[in-house]
Formats: sequence, C-alpha cells, structure tokens
Amino acid sequence: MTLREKITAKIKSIIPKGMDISLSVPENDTQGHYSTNIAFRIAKQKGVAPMEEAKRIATKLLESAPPKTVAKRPFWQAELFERVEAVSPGFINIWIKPKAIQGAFQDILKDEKNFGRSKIGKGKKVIIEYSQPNIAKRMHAGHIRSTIIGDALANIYEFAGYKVIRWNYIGDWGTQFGKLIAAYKLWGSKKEVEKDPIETLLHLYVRFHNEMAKNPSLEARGQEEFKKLEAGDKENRKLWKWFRDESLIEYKRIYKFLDIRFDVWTGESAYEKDLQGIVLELKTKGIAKNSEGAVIVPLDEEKLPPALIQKSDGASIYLTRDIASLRHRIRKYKPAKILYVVSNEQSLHFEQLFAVAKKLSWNNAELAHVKFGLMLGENHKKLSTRGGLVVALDELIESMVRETRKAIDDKYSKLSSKEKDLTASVIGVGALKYNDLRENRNSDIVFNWKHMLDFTGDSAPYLQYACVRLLRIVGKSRGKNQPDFSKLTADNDLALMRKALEFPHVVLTSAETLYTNNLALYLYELATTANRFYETTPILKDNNSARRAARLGLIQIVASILRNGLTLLGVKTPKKM
RNA sequence: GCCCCCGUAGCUCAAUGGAUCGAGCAGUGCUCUUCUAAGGCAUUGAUGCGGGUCCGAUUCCUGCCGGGGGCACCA
Repeated sequence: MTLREKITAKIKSIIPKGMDISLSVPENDTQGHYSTNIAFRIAKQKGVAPMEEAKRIATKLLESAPPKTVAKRPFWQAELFERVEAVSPGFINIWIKPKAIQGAFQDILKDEKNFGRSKIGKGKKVIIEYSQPNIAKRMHAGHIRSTIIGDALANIYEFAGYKVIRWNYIGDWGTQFGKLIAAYKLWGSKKEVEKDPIETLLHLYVRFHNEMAKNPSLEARGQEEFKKLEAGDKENRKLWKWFRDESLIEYKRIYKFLDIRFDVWTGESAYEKDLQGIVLELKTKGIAKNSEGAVIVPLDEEKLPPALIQKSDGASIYLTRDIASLRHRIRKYKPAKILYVVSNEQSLHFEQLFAVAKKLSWNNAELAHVKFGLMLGENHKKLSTRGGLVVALDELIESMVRETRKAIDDKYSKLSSKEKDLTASVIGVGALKYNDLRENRNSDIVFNWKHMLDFTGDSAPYLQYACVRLLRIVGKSRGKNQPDFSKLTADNDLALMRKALEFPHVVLTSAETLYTNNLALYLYELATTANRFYETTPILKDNNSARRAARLGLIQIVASILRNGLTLLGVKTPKKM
C-alpha cells in the first residue's frame, strides 16, 4: 500500500461511503504535503458550510485512536499525520510525519524493480493502433505524433499490467494506389523507383495530383486502376506489392532508429476479402442501405452524417476496412480495449466507426479514439504531403542527432567516436520524443526547429542528465548499501522522497486518462527536485556514514524512477553525457 | 451553413471546477580550485471579449472575435 493509498483509506474511513477522494499535492508545502477538497462535496450533500465540515474532518483525522472501521487495518498508525488543518474556504491540508514518509520509502526497496507497476490490467488485453504510415509516402514530421504517443501509451499500459498488442495498421489500400499505379503507368520507370523508391513514388503521386487539376479525367483513371486492383488485376497487384515492400523497408529503418516496435503489421489490404461480407451483413441487419448508387449507414439518431461504406462504383472505402479490421480484432484477440492513436482530423471518421460498431453490437471492447492535434508548419498551416515542402521525418531525426553530436563534441573529448554517436542518437531521439509527449496532445503543435533543438530546461536531455549525474555518484560509492531511510530527516531529503513516492499514482493517471504529458511533467519535476538536492546536499561527501548510505539509496531510487519513467515515454538514458 | 479541437507571458507549452494561474525558451543579474554547469539561484512578464451557473471558473453553459481541422464516393 502506497503512502497515498494509506492517506486515502484513512480519509475514506471517516466520510460517507462511496465518495471518491482527490488528493492533490500543493505547489507549496505551506498548503500541506497533500490537500483534499472533499469537505466541499460533503458539505454540499449535507447542506452545511464547507469550512465547518473541513474542521470536523480535520479533527477526526488527528484522533489518536483508530476509528472502528479501520481498526483491523495494519497500516493504521497514529503517526501518519504530522498536522491536519482546515483552511478557508474548506480545504483540508495534510502534513505527513517524517517517519511515515521514510517508512513508505523503505517499502520501495522490497521490490524496487517493480516500483510503479500495477496490476489493474491483469488478464486484460488492449490493442493499441498507432503510426499507420501510408505506403509510398514519406513519413514527415507530422507523422511522428501517432508513432510516439502510441508507443508511450503502449509502454504505460504494459507497466499497468495489460497485455498490449502494438498494431501498425498500414495504409496500404485505397484509391490513392489507383492514382499511384496510374501515375506509374504514365510516367514511371522501374529504374528510378528501384534507385529511390519512396522519393520517386512520392513524386509520381504529387505529379498526378498536379496534373489532375488541369486534366480532371485523370481522377477517373485513378479510380479505375484501383478498381482493377481490387478485382485482382495481375499487373496492378504486382505493382502494388512492389510499392508496399519497398516502402516497408524504409519505414522499418526509421522505426529501428526510433526504437519503436510492433506486434502486428496488418494493414488495410488484409481486409479486402471481408468487405463484401461486411457490406452484406450491414444491409441484412438493416443497418445499411443503398443511396445514390452507393451504400451508406444512416446515423441520424447519433446526429452524425451518414457513413459511406461502399462507393457507387462498387469499390471499397476505408471505413469499411476499419469495420472489418475491428471485427477481426475483437474475434481474434478479445481485447478489453482498443485504442486508435490517430490525429483529430479523423474525429468524425471514428465517431462513425464507433457508431456503426455499436449497431453491429459485436464490440464488447471499449473503443477509444486517442486523438491529437496536428503538427503545423511554422506558418501555422497544416503540413501536407501534396502541398510541397514538409520536414521529412528522417531528415528531422538526422538533424537532431547531428546537433546533439555537436554538443557532445564540445563537452567531451574522452569518449570514443562510436560512443559519441551512440550517445547522440539516444539524446537526439529522446529529445524529439519528449518534446511531443510533454505537451497535451489535444493542442496543435507548431513545428519549430529552434525549440526542437533546445536541449536545456524542460527537455529529454535535462532528465537524462539528472539521471546520469545521480548514477555517477552511485557508481563512485563502494560496497553495497543497506540504506536506512529513517536517517534522512532534512527537508531536502524528505521533499525528494515525497516526490519520488508519487510515481505509481502518476503512471496510473496516465493510463486512465490516456495522456502522457502528466507523466512527462512529473519526471521533469522529479528531476528538478533531484537537481536541487544534488546542488545543495552532500551525498558522497556526507560525513555521517549511515546518512551517506541512505542518501545513496535515495538517489539510486530516484535515478531508477527517472530512467523507468523515461523508458515509459520511449526515451532511453545514456550511460554518460 | 453545421460539427470537432484550440485561444494563457515576446515565443513554445502546463494547470481531475480549487487556494496567490505553473514551466521552459528569450531578457536581466549571480553561480564551476567542489559528488558532471546539458546544472543551480534570483528577477521581469499572461488567462481573446461579454454574459451565466457555482462557496470557488483558464476549466462548465451561452453569445461574439480569432486560429486549426472536418462535413458520403481520399485516407
């Protein structure tokens, strides 16, 4: 039982049943180590003044004898609370006794490796779909959000005990392949594609769109080629497979560099054979109907526009493929949840998908669209593959690593060139990921080179550096520590311990809310607290040997929280920096 | 026209309906003979506008203004 859980249980024992308690950690110790607003809600229920209720609760919390309801609970100790105050207009501020903090911290040692892990997901599967690159398109800066956020959420869910299926739903089907094939047949050459596949295919695609503006008949030609592809035309199949294979080679190279992995690589094309069946099932069940030659699912009751599931030329559309994929996922994996990490451009699409799924009523899984804002260019406009210049993802990664390498060269000459390269990639890639994960995903991100390449302050290198410094001290100490945290009584010691103890709660919150920024913020604050500790508190230099051992134990734990926390965000920690 | 997201400091971002709205960058001034200065300390500076609900609103409701995205044969 964590310190937070003990406090919560204690409060619960003296308030009306069934109320959730929110325990916040005030910015400033003058408002307590923990604070709760529970009195406001109880007061409202009872119809009394909040301050009165707060006083009543505060007094009860301080009573030395355990209330009957918690008498049997072993965690009860009168010494949990140092001070409990009711503060106008009705907050209850709680200060924890050093002994309770030290004790809770000592508990970490019992299973240090698993500190922060939970079992809330035990026996449950979650499918997390992310990245979803479109074949024959270069991944650009805008594509990275899904990849990074999805990977971090997958890590967090695993840490929370879920069985996670990391799913890369490749965009490898659809009308754009008709266009691409048409473009290739018109202007392409085998040699050029082999030489630089993605670049060449991208050019063909862009050219097709440009020419389409002048010559609208091309659009029909693209659609025709896609129809042929779906009908099994041999030549088109061959071209499609070729484009797909070449693209995947490129993507896998980038994933490897980003340290991103997937369990399933099943894309849209895998469901091509199921589509007629899906359309039929929807029609048979009276969910779908013909309209203007196409097949739609009316969603008037849901106040949504009708969902198109088959085009009037009989060709399929991505919603239908998503429905088929959903059925496949539910049948094969029986997941408790399916998370779609896709930008908020597609909000309507997922509302429609979920609405159709509900009508089909084979979705006992919880479905969630984990949406995020767009990566905008410096002009605050959408980055578009068709619309000209975008920052290519590999170029972005290379630049970040190059800049990091420069910084390393300035600082350290002792490392070998190979070590420097390795460190540069760990820091550069880390910075790239952290920059995204620290922000509330709802907001659009304005891409900014200067910001990306800023390695000071709230950034991955700051966290990595804090961790590396602490571990450096630990590495310098000799022998094994048997830390006794009751030796740590200074404000700095206790403040750092209290911050470290919040880790499990923060991870849970991330899993529950599907946001990563609270975890990033927490790690940043922990690093700041640790840096302050580092600057002001002697550790190895502490003359008191018992306290020295305890402090070494403390920073060891803090360093592993930083490292584990960063790992959850997909960020590695270098050995030296 | 309808729907969704967003609007906080010069810039980029925080804030389950909570207390005096937090950071980073940029600016200013300190701080390396000391466990790594990618650090620490100090300091300047903000909730788009108008109503409403609430003990309490950046947060919820509502009307404007501004930015981004979407609205059946693209994904």
